[in-house]
Amino acid sequence: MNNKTNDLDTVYQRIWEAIVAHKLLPGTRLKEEELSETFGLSRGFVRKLLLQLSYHKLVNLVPNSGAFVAEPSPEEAREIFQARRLIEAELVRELASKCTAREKALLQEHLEREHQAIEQGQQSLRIRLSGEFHLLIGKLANKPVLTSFLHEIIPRSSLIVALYQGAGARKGKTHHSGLSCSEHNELLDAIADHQVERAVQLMVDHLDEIEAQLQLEPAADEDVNLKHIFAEI
Amino acid sequence: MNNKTNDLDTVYQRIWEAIVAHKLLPGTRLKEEELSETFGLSRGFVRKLLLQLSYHKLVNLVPNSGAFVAEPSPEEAREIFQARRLIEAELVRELASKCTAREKALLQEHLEREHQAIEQGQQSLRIRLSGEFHLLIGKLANKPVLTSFLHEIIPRSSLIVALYQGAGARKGKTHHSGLSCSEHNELLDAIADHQVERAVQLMVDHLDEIEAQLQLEPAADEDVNLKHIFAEI
DNA sequence: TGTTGCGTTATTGTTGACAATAATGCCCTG
DNA sequence: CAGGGCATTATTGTCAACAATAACGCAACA
Repeated sequence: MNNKTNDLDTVYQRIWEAIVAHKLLPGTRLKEEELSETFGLSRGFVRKLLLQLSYHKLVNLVPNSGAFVAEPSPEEAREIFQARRLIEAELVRELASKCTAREKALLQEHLEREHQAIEQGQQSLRIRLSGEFHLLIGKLANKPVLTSFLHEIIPRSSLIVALYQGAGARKGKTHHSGLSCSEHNELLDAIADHQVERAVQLMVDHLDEIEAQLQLEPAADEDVNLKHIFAEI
Repeated sequence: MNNKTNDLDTVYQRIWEAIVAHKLLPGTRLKEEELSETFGLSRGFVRKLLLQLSYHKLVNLVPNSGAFVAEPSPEEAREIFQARRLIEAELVRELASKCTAREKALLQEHLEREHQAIEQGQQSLRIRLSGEFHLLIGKLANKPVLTSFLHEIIPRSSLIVALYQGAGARKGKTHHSGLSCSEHNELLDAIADHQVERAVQLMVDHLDEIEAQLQLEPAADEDVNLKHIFAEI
């Protein structure tokens, strides 16, 4: 058992990527012992891991029953994006007001990596970096509280996009990737130029854009697990 | 050991009240075994408890060192209130748009209890109820995500008020209590009457009012710190 | 044939003992 | 007497065995 808290984060990320890449479908049960063997962690650590995942609502922790990868409802999805618009507009407003050259450089550097991931077709890396761009804005805005909220919903956001993008991908996801990245670029320019209200508007539009690409009709899912529905947290 | 998850919540609340009532001063170390004996919980449960408290930033969990009751900085305090204004304005907007008679009744009922707590001088109960009023708004607005954010910062808010109100209480805290409650009343009326923008404004003003009563000068807490450092238990 | 009850198995929850680490105090030395 | 290193103690972190619980299959019966 070669585990420090370090490894725990690594495993967390691997599971996250598996969920977002649809290798682990919503509703899938994650058995403690199974994870324990797979990653060479003790059951205690697996427990912590599942707890963290459940805090971020990536898995559903049902007492005395098990952990299941989450299946965010369309309503949840909409509220997530509402919350993101609210919080990220504020963060962008803050950052655009006082963005320094150094901060601009950090954002640019990040966008560069994002761009590379797209070119090299590393889809799950790209998704992660895209989320981290938004987190970086929060961090640079120096608003730990609002940023911590983002930390909670951006992974969920990724799951939501993965879940609901399939139907809406008329133009293919490569298009979406490029779009997202170019929007990030535009946003960065506005922030660095201290065009506060324009930056805010770009962020809101960007999030609207992502949400609009989703297929959020409530009727879609039929055979949801009844266990989940009636399970009291 | 007579504990279910139920008890865990109870103990959580007792500790929360102790912190808010300044029976546990910021910086105080919470030893696992001590808590374990005090509340008749196993150390494992105490661990979970501390983890929860640390998620809500009421205690600071330092690896291999211990758990210490948190001491929010003035900057943190300001950001907390900024976040609350942002989120609660939105929640009020939602609720005021679609508040039913039943929801009005629930809010009124809650305010009634708040009023009783004030009259009977139950200070810590009053503080808790005041926080729960805000949470109730979020719940009735039917916005679980935003409300979960509130759940994270309202307890912290209470701690902040407890920490920084002392100096700002020129008019005494009974005044503040009454003020807060009457503001809640006004707010309720606006919500129930679907006066959306007025309700939003009242909420923002209400939060501003609370923040304004705090003594958040950064220099001030040096003095406070010394008191805490030399205070045994 | 469908369903209820029971026994078995699989999985999660809890605990107490042990390991790792940090805090404390002591002694030894310059 | 001050300071640094070592031994002791106190506290947190981890694990593995055990208990509690829920899922499952089977059989008996209507």
